[in-house]
Amino acid sequence: MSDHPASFPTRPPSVARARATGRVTLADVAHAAGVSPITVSRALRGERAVDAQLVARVQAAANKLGYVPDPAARALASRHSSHVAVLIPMLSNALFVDLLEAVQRTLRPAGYQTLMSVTHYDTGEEEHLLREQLLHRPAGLLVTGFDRSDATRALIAQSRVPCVHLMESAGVPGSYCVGLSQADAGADMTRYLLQQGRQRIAFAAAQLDPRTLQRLEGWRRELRAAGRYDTKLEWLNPAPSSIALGAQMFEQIMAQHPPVDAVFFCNDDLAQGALLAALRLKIDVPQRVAIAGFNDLTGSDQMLPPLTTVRTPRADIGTSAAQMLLALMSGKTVAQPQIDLGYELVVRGST
Amino acid sequence: MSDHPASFPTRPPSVARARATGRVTLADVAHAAGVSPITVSRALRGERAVDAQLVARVQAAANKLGYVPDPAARALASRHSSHVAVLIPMLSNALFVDLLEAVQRTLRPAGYQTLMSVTHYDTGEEEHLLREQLLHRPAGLLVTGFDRSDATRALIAQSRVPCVHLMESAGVPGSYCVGLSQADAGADMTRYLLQQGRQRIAFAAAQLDPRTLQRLEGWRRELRAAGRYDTKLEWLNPAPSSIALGAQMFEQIMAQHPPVDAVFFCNDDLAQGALLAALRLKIDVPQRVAIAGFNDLTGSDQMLPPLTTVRTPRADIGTSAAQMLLALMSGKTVAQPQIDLGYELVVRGST
DNA sequence: GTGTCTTTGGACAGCGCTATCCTATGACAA
DNA sequence: TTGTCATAGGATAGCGCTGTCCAAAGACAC
Repeated sequence: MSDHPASFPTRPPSVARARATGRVTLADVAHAAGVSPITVSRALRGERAVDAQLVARVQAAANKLGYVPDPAARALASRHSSHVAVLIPMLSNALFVDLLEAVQRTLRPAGYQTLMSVTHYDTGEEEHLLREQLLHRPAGLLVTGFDRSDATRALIAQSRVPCVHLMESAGVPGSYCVGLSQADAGADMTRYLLQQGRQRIAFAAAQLDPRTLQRLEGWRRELRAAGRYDTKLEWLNPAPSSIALGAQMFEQIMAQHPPVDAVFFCNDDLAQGALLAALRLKIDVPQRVAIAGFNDLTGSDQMLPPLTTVRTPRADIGTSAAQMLLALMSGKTVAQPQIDLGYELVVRGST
Repeated sequence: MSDHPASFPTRPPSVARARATGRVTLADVAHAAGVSPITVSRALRGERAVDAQLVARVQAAANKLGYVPDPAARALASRHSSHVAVLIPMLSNALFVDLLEAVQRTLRPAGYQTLMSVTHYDTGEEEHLLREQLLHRPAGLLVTGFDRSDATRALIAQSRVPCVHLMESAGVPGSYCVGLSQADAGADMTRYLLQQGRQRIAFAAAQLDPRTLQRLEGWRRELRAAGRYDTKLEWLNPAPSSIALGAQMFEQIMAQHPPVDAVFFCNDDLAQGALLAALRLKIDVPQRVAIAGFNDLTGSDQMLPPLTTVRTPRADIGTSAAQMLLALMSGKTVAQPQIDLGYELVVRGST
């Protein structure tokens, strides 16, 4: 390619320097292709009209030299990085792992790096993490739900970084989100249990994060409508959700009088723990008590009996949210800013 | 602080610009503190001797203005970012979630961002991801195990980025690693089962990643030493590990003749699936067959019967590896470059 | 032929920070 | 006194790229 003599003053190719730092720069490619650096930049980014032949020549030179743009320089000059910051509450909940995998699978081919931070369901920590992330001038933002501190909300708004909210379907007007109606899902499961003839349906929850509380509201709504609501049916434990905790809560619930004939757990890990506890205690499920979960995590279909649950399309949510973010980041307007991907009642042997 | 008139030419504070971009620069702090930008840089980094009073003045000004350094500019000028790239095989294995959490918890307070990439147990994908990560000039590298392509190894070496290997304890000389001897752990569990009087001990594995194969080697070693090795006892399935697959493999294994009286699964999720399948099939565990797992994942203690397994100190491994990396990144020499954090045989009801 | 507009390539000036060299100052010994 | 150092602050010049303006060239109507 060096047979295209530069007819204008370019910086010397500085092969020595490139070799020293192990990095091929725009200027090197420009020299090889016989054009100016800015033309290389434009040809490679497709940012502005460049002659097709020149583009080909530049790309050939770039490939030959193994040129890859420097993200730091790019971020500094353009004031935009190729990072997308993702704030999720927990990685130990398989739900968010599936979500994150889908997000990465969508963003990476588009040239975006995913920077994941775990908030531990703590709005203070979320604010701190977001502040840190914003320093890196992320190109986009994915956050979980709508429940956060005013300061965090203000940070997001002021940063003017495109932001998509995950897992919930009804946000403030003007916001972008992909998710499902947690309250409706909670209500649907409750209605199903009522239809099965269950009289006293307990709701057992841990962690008590916003989406769990929305499911709780759905449950309350249905029970009240059916005239079967009783405060004693609410079992709320702020500790982190786990199989062991589910077992423990189930034992407590079963010791109560008058007895319940169904327990709706806010997450499958709790319900799995309950099913195992029932086996241990020789409590017949679903005869004596029905058990339902939420999220359809791996293993729920393998339980004994298999667990009735609500399947949430978290992988689709991740993909869809990432696509929406890609559109926003490239300046497009999004036709449908709030997407509800629904859920599916999965009836199995435990009810 | 503006009562310290700049006696030398500084760039004007450009308050308007700062407000426009929402960013306070070094120059702004320099003007406020009445010193030069480079002094602010040094005072804040503690990079070179700066008068204590000046440091105090600079820090006060920085705090007052809310200055935070721009990572992109820093990376460009210094050729080092504050990123640490972490390459792990899978996020759906709880093992790596625990590892990653510990790593983040250690690195973030030290000012490093964790950039996580998932290789899906694919050396080709690992190479691709690493190449991408190296563009960002990471300050450090955490990779899983030692099994990778020569090209990847060369990339790591050439990049001269400090690198710590996770989860294995015996690496090539000169490398840094924190982990445990997977082979010894596999052998120990096997020896324990032999001591319990088990005659035909199957080894059932999925995914067949390097660490699984090391456990397999440990199992082989012990069985051969005891004169009880039989190829038919090896059940190797390259599919991803899961509870459902464990159940399926268990059914196959139990259909075999002559019958086995113990199954050592390479991971707890498989073993959990097997325990559930045994309940379904009414196969008495541990009477008729003993079941053992590996990693002591959450829920294993809740199974019926509770699962005998090997507890791996993955959180400690994450913390320890991150600390080693911090030392390497700050140029210190590490006293013990290869750390073995061991494991613990956890005997429960399933054996 | 002239004027106007569109297209396409380039020059220039930074983005915000740090590596490198340079200078002023004072401490100290000879 | 003079010279030699160590110390601490500053000037300068980029890091590698892109935003912004500018200019040349061709298209087209009149």
